[in-house]
Amino acid sequence: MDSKVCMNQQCTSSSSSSSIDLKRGWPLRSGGFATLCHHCGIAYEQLVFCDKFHSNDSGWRECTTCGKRLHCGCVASSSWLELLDSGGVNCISCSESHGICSTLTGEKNKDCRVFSADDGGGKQFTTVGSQSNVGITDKMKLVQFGDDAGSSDQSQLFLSQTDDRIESLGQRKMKENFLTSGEFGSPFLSVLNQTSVEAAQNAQLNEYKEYMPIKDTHGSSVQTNLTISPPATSGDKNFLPAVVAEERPLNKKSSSFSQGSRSRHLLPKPVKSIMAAGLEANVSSLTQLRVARPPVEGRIKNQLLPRYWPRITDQELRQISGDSNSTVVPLFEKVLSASDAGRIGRLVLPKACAEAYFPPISQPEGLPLRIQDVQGKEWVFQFRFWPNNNSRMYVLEGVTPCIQSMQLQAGDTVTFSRMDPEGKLLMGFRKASLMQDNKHLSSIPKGSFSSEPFFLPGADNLHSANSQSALLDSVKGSGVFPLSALSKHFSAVEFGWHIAEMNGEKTLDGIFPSPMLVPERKRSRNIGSKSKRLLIDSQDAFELKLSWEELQDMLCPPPCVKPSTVAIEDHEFEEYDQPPVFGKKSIFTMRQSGEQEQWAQCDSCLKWRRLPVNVLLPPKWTCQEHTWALSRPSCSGPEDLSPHELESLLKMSKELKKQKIASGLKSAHEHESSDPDGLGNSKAVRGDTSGTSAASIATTTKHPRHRPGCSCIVCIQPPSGKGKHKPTCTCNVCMTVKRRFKTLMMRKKKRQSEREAEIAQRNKFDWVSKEEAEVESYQQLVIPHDSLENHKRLGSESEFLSQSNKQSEKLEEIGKEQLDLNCHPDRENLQQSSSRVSMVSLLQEASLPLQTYLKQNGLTSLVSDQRVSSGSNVLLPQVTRESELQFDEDQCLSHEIQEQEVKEELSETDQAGNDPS
DNA sequence: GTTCTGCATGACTAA
DNA sequence: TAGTCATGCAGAACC
Repeated sequence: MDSKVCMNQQCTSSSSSSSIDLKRGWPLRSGGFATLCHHCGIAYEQLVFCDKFHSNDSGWRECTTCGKRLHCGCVASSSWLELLDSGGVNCISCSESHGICSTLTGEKNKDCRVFSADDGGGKQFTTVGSQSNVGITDKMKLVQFGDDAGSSDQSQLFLSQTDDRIESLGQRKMKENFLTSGEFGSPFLSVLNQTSVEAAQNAQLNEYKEYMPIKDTHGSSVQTNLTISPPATSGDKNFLPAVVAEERPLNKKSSSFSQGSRSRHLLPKPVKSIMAAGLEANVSSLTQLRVARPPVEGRIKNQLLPRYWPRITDQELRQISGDSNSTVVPLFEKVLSASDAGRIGRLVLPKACAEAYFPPISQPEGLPLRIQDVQGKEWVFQFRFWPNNNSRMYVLEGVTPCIQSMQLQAGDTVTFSRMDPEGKLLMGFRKASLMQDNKHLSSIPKGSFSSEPFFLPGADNLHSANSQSALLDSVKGSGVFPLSALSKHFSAVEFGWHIAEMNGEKTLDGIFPSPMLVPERKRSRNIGSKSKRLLIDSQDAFELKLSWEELQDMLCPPPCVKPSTVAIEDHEFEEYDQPPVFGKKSIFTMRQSGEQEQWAQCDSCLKWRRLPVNVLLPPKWTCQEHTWALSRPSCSGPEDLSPHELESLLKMSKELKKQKIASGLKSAHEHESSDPDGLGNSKAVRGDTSGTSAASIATTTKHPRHRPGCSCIVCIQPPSGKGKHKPTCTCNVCMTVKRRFKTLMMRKKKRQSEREAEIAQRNKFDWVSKEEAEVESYQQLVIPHDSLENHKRLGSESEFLSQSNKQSEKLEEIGKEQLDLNCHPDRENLQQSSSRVSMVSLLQEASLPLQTYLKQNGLTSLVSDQRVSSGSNVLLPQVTRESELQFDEDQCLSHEIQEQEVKEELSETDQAGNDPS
């Protein structure tokens, strides 16, 4: 906590005059930021957004009964407080003495309470607390603040809660929610004022028309106040919040306290709630309110975090259940994380939810779980867990098909419900909204937000205008109304905002498409909010990629800098002394006459202007900077292109871009095989428009336009740049270039050596060919058949092997029979290792005199053999891969005997074969 | 080489 | 500070 001075001048905290711990602050409507000390902060919790009570002393008053001084109806301990509907306050001790609010003393299931107060500044608020039938003691208050001037648009609807756990819960809620409210700031308030609040009022109030309005007894100017209370009907798991409408006298001071009046607000167990007189009925809108429904089962009432509370409208519930007699019980929901929506197919389940609503599992393997989706399709997931520390981590496995079927992405929400009494599990989903951050919210005009769509079969109008303005989350079952429901409901992530005036695909910021028009487009993410983890889905990544490609289009070489060309391996690199700069994207066209043109769009009026080809535009460019035209057009002037021309221009641009991407991909693909390092891509991306028609768009023939995949020094240079690159420079760019160059040179050397090897082999082939046959026949005696096959697979060797194929085959059979009996136990390994011999070593070996080679390899018997046969036409081979095998001479002794026989046979065969020639 | 699987780690949050 | 959960990672399995 900060250590500042509480801005509440009359803070009753003993330390208020000095540095004290401050609670969170809140934005003031008038601007600025208010903070209260921990002491007063509790009061603040109960009067969230009351922007007056801390700005003057009018919020101070005395307890009607005992005269205890209270600040704005709230004092250090909220349990002191009772806000009287007549406009005053009571400290809690007095309230208790009246025996009204038994809930504050810990009794349960007996009461509800209605608080109302006038802060003296003309603001009124009325609260109703209620006890849920499931034993949750949280109270809720719907607080509406009026205004002295009676301006209804200043009214606000707020929700807070009081209960005997207010200290802990309230603080927690405040933490959770006020961050959001703080993020929203004043614009949030103003947005709420007229739109959501009023609509929500209407919606809520009209839903509960059966409740009788509480009439003002003072007869003065009245203002409608809302009271919302959680229905407490036992067993009704899907009830909706009760709303109490009151007409309260304005400008009533605390003197008008009326204890008796409180009794009027004691709600009966509300099957339904009260409707305000004079308010228009609009039941349907209420049913579309996104309801945050706390756990319906007491066993996890204090375990399930609000973020998992299902937010589902009554209408959705009805549609799920259809006409059947089944009751749909929303269980929980979860916003899909990146890993949930990823290809792994594992959906991490909140532990509390899994243990509460899914069958108990004792083994990590878990059990299959049948869950029906919104289309009625039944999926079977494996519900299991992993031990995690001393806990468990529950997952649903095999969700990928389902996720894909629903086209869900990270950030979207899946909801789990149960259909009673069958107990069937249902799975729904809700798409995340459009907006990404609160920046957008702050600029949203009134009445311009909508709720996120919930995808259910037959849910045809869940995105109605009424629901757009729906504010109130309501309470189900337990009666815990989370403050979070308010703030979260308006969080960018969960609320689909769009500009009402959006025209076509033009959206809030001109970039993002409307979710209404392109529902599958941009999804909001938790970027920079709760988690530092960046949730980014494939769509985002795709757009990011596109952006990068577009960015490449915008990369221009630095102006006034001439590149120096560096040639590496037939590839020319343009090296700039300066990093690339960002220029405005433009389109190049070529007329029939061959004249090139450049077109750019004014950032101000969005009109297209013709420019000289060689002009490099700044990132932001307007018509006023169109200094090249004789008649300098202004933004008010007509566009240089007719709509038809513009359309064809953009069309051609798009096509060209596609072609370029395709060619880039193709080029990249080609270079993967021939130029894995990507060098030379610049050729393919250098704006080659030769394939396009004469009238098509042409990129400049100069290099300035770097296309995707361009690997020139400009494009691989980071935007920040490093200035000049000296030979000793070790920056990433230079190191990359050096590395590429090194790789390239190594590749070249390798190719060269391979070529030389081939040539050398060809040269040797003539005089070796005959000997090869003998070698092969010899090898057949000493190596297994499969090794020969491997040998055959080797390219160059197979060529001359085919020359002696017949002999080989013949000897192969001989060899097979003999090899089985005499092979070396480790021969296979030896042969395998021998197969890794390089061509270079082969050539080296080949250059050795045969006798030396044989000696080196322990083939002494063959040395003598060679001597013996030297008089004949038969020459022993000088080199083979297999001859590199290092045999143990003793072990090969028997082979040598056999070899001798075979060679004699071979020489005979060979002589016979050579005779005709 | 890719996908699957089980677990570990660390960020985040509630208490 | 402990619990939860998103995600990374290594080894296994599979193609």
